[in-house]
Amino acid sequence: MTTAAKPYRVAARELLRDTLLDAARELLGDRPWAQISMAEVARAAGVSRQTLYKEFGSRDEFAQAFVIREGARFLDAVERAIELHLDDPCAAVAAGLEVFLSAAAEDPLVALLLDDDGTGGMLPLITTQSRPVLVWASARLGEAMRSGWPHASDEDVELLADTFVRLAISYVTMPRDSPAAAAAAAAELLAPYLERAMGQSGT
Amino acid sequence: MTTAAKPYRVAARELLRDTLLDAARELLGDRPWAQISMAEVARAAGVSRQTLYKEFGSRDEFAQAFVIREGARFLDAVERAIELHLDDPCAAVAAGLEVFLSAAAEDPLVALLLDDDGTGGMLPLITTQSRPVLVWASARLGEAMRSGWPHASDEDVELLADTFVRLAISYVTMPRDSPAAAAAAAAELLAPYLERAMGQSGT
DNA sequence: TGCTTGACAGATCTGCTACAGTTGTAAACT
DNA sequence: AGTTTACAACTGTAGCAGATCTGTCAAGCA
Repeated sequence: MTTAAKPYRVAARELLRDTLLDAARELLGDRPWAQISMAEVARAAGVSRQTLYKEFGSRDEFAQAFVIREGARFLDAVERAIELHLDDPCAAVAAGLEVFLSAAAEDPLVALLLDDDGTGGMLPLITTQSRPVLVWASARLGEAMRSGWPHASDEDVELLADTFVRLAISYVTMPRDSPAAAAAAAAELLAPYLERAMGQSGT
Repeated sequence: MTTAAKPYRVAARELLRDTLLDAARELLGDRPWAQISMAEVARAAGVSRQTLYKEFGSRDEFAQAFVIREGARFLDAVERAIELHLDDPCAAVAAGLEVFLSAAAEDPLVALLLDDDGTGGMLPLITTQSRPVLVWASARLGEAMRSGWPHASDEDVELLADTFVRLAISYVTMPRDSPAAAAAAAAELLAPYLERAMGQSGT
């Protein structure tokens, strides 16, 4: 019991968070974020407003968590794409970026997010105030790369992940010709670096 | 006379544009862009409002031109830095990016621009609606690189310039530790590509 | 001809008021 | 634990009058 007590509380916590964030996503289907109150989110999740505030400190933190959670869906796909090309880092980066850009281009939530200019929207969270998202995504991606290519240096991985995320955000907010073209271009640019850093330099 | 007539008109046009854009910059010293009217800009430049509208089609186009003109100041410095390292493309990129980021970090106008969240500000012009700025800066930078490193392929130059600009914007809107660190990191990442593309591969 | 001036409709912004709603926190309740 | 209820402070809304601004005219002046 005591050993199972903690996992349960963790699971319950995650369930709560997921339920709330899912409710927010549903509400975002027909209203911009600025016009959705915390009370609505709580009600849609079948939870009291205070439980929401207890879990996420404030409205802004909730928005932050939401963006990161949605980003996690994309990042999952990216990591999967990378794991399919562990033998070829260059192809891995190209595939990962293309998966990400394609998914983002099709996602209606991303579209909503991007023309959500005014204050109170979520757009600043991926432009001017995107540090949390950047460090989170970069860390998560770096982790995946590190485990996939163990003999790459930490500095190389960190730099690569950071740049990958920055370019991904850049391509989403100001698209190039097509997701595939953008991914191919970025991959071509990174290829020489990847060969040097990730290649069989472990000798 | 006939030969000098055209250059004069061009010069007069540029003088007019410069005067207007300079007036706008001065006004931006103590007020955000959203609170500056076209009439004020014209008056500050000693020109009628209609002349302003004749030269720049609309308020938005004027803002666009302003951002590009200010960006040109930075880009001049970047090109100068690059020209000092024509023998070493990697050092050139590092120096160029560092010059840009340092100048941007110190410039009060950039600071104003970055916390200018609301609609009507100029911030979208370098985030979600930055295509014009991006293509302009990328083209100008590509031109400089092409003349500095003639035996680099057009594709390489274009890709490099595009990525340079995207990363520069990214570092400005979400800074890394320091301008120097960001420039060094990006340069390190691009180094292998540069060596392959810009190096003495003309053989 | 090139620039300025004056005028214009339509839209937008201001200031103001009052009122409803929301945020964030703290209590008491189950 | 999680839910309710309550609360002060802040923020958004609605209405409305008036000013201001945008974008585009035609007329006037060098």
